[in-house]
Amino acid sequence: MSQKLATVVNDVPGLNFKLEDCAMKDFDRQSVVELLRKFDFFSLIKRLPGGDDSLHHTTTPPHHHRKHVDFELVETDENNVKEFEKALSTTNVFACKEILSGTDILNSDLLGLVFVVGDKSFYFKNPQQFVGSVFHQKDKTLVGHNLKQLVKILTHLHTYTLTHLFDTMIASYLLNSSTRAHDAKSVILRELGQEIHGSSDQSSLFGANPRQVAEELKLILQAHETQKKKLADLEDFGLFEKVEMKLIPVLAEMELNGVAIDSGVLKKLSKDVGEEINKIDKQIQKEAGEEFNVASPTQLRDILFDKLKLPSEGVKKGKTGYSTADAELEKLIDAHPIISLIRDYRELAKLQNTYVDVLPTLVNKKTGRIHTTFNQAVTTTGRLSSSEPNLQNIPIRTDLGKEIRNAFIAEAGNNLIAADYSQIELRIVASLAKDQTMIDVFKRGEDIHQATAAVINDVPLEKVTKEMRYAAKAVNFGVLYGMGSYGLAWRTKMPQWQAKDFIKKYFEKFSSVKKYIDQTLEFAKKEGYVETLFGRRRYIPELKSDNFQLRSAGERMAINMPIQGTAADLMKMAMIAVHDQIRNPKSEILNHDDTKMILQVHDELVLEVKKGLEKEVSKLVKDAMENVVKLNVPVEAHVSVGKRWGELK
DNA sequence: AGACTCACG
DNA sequence: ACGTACGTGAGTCTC
Repeated sequence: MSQKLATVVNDVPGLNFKLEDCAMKDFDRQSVVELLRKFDFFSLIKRLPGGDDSLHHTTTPPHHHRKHVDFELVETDENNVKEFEKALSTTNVFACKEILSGTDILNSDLLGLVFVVGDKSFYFKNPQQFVGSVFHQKDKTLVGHNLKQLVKILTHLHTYTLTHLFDTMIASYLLNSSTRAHDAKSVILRELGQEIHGSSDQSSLFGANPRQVAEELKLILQAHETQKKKLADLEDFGLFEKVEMKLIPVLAEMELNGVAIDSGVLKKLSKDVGEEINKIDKQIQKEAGEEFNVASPTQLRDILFDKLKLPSEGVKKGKTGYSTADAELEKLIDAHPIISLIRDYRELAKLQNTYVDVLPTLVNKKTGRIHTTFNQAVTTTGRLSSSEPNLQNIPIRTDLGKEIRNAFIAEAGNNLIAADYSQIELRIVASLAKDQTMIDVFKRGEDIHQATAAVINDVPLEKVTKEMRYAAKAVNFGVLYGMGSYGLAWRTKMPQWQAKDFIKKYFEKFSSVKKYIDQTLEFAKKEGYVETLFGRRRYIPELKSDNFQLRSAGERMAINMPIQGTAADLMKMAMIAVHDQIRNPKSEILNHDDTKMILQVHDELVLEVKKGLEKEVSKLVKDAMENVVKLNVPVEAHVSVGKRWGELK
């Protein structure tokens, strides 16, 4: 039976089994109900086996099914405010879009707001003074495309949105995460079949024409109606409403909060690293016997394989020729002293160009901090991504990397708190697969890789060697990624027969994991999609490909997505829970502005807190992360406190 | 614009 | 018979 746990909260129509037949029986139903109730998943609770319909008491707003209607754009004056309020009082859905003086929210002014209410459009210039109450109506739904921008503006003005949110960009993403076309134009075309002109993906256009914004917003309001039906048909409205929409204000605040940087550390680092790079570069030219650009893969390839005639056997080939990627250079490490120099050069140049020299230039003049964007409609699995700058790939693995991470600091009088999930994806595998052997390992609190090695090799924990643990770790990762024996062999450099043997033994011992993977694939091929424990879907058309490579890739995606995606769901719910408690503290000592969530790196949350609050906040965050969802295994989060990000572990 | 490489989970 | 694991964003070179 595939997708067992997924069906706990997501009854999939068309499957050849009923909820009651599922492994749900032996799952702790009560805890699921509690979890759902905590998140107000009323629409999901009723769908549990034996669910109680009386819990379901959401109200369905009336449909506004409109043909194209001419609209009037009304500008701000006293009479029109009255007319606006009157229009608003007759409906529980309205749309809004901001018009800013620039694209960077922190450095621009709010020029105006465009509203669409029913058939009417309104444009208010300089609306700062009066609009607050509009967004405080708890019985209304605010519709918009990329609402985080508007929420940020409002938050900045200390106007918090208390309305329900319906973001058509994120609805589009939830309906099909496999495409990246979630801009307003694409959504309107997809939902309404209507072509609109002009670039509409910009959230805030300098000097945007309010009339044009209103036209688009009207279509967005229509698109939300069709999306709403689709989400309901997908039985995915809980995920949308209770997770994604609730996350918007959380991300908005995180982006506004930003993170402090010790630019002095980076400036010093830049000088030292720059000198080192020059030194290594000179040595490389000397070894090569001629001058060339080490940063050019083409030139480097010619030097290595034509001029120096290094053995190219077994070196991966790309479209343009032999690869010079690090894994390939590693094979040549003993062939020539230039290889090691190139690898050193690469490491330093990468970190210098991507982080050391860039981060100080990104410090916002007004806040003195770095502000990223957390993208909520990008990844195919449900994870967030971070860009401009990407703060989810700050170095940590090398010494220089740790020094860079140490440039991320808490402001004077504050400390950082980092909380990270321990082995969350493997715990999710154990839980989804209901693999008792793996569940027991986690229940006993053992080192999962060591314990896996012990199980595979049939030896006690203390007899597990380094090599055994390393191999077991590789196989554990392989499970998450849908490995084959070729992939595992390549990764671990073990002979293929041995990799095959390892996998065979692994699946003999963790037979429910094997069963789970097979069932997931079976389901995916039949239905064309996979889903997380909470019903987040990913369609995978590659599964039907005639091309072996494409199809195999599809199968690996199908195995990985429910795991990575469920972890993403968990983290999002934890963030909402943490945010809620920070904003509505039960404890007296927690003050609104003294605790800030600032970063999320997939399985890690970073907060900045006023000194003295570390203990309280640590506990709060750890509790939220560990208890937001009850799995079949314990969920563990580790918390640490310090002045610098690089110090936390 | 696309290829390549590499930073992170 | 096939091929070098999943998910991202960004800098650089080349055309």
